[in-house]
Amino acid sequence: MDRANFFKDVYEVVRQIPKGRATSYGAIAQYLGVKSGARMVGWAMNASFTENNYVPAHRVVNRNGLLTGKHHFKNPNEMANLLREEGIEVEGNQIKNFADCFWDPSVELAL
DNA sequence: AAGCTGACTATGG
DNA sequence: GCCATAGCCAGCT
Repeated sequence: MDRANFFKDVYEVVRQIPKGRATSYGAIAQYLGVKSGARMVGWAMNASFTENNYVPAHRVVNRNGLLTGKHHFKNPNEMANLLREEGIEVEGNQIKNFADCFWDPSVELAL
């Protein structure tokens, strides 16, 4: 596939994450069909900052529900803050009820 | 052009 | 249970 399309697809998926939910890089990568493209998803998020379209990257965390990407935000606290406002309980840099608010595109979007 | 890096994940010790 | 290693793909220097 076109890598540009891959990035675009990642953005679309992330934007479709419902409020109060969160997903993992691996889940998105798997949904896109990329076996181990989790890193690319994260990289796409980094590129999303350059995109004109806003992407709720704060809803994307690693497989452990850890807010690994918070450090890349303008304000690292903003990521946890946004998640907390959406009803997601955040313990330090990790989502407490991650399993409860986990949103799997492969299931929810059910392509 | 070639090599490094990176917001990951899984496996092994 | 925590630290180290490997596999992965695309962008950036």
